[in-house]
Amino acid sequence: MTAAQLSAIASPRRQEILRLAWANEVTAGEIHRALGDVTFGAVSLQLGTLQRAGLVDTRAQGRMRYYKTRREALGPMASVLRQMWDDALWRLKLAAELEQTRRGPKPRRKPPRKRPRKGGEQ
Amino acid sequence: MTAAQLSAIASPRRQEILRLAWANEVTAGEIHRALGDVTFGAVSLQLGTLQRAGLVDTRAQGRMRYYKTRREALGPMASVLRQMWDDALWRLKLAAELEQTRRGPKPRRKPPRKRPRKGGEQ
DNA sequence: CTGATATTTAAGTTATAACTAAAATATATC
DNA sequence: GATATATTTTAGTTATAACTTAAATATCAG
Repeated sequence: MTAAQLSAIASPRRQEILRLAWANEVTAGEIHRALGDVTFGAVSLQLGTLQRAGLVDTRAQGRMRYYKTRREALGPMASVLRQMWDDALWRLKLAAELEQTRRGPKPRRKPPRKRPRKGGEQ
Repeated sequence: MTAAQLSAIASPRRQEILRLAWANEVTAGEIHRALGDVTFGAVSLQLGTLQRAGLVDTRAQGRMRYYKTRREALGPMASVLRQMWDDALWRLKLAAELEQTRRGPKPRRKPPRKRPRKGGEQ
């Protein structure tokens, strides 16, 4: 267990992802749809963090990518996480904590200005 | 192990404090002097976080406060942390990571304006 | 090739963690 | 009381994590 792995595991959002990819491999899109309250881009960034920490395996097939939690990389942390999730109060705690620890910008209302890329209409 | 405890443990600075208070109880001042690169105020705030997470015991004696890591609260995390610290590469890794993950404001140069409190010279 | 779908990457926003200096609090000593 | 020391608390700063939208990339189907 490295420092990067420990800090990756500490994030509630990444824990949710690890839990979804715990038993079977799942695609990035499936994770996105299961989470529901976050954009695809955000999910992809978190998956990148987990992969760089060595906590998930990736397998590309066609245009999908399958992710799976590397439980062997978690060592004793695997059962620690499972115990947290198995706790009957876990869902309630999680809900309460998400309410308090919401991160990032609020959803935008105004459509932002066009941001041209790679040789715009200049 | 709760979510708050896991996130408390993930911080390198708080890990350093847990390590200093691992075997014997130490005062806040001793921790401050051992760390060396941080103010007393910052140390005190981190100690408060650790205490609220239930990861340290506190004992007041005179004007000092003694802190001690609650290893029984760490469960399997205790050996995880010890293994990280026992790793021969730990110090090098930590130094390299601190270089990259330095947090908070840079030390100030200009003396800030007087900030009167509780009935200033108005 | 065009268009659709899956995902990553880029650039920008916001909330928050970790810090700072200084004021406040508490205790000990004179 | 006054002064010194140990610690906590407050208010403000900065760096960063987690998000956003949109562009880019890649693959598939026609």
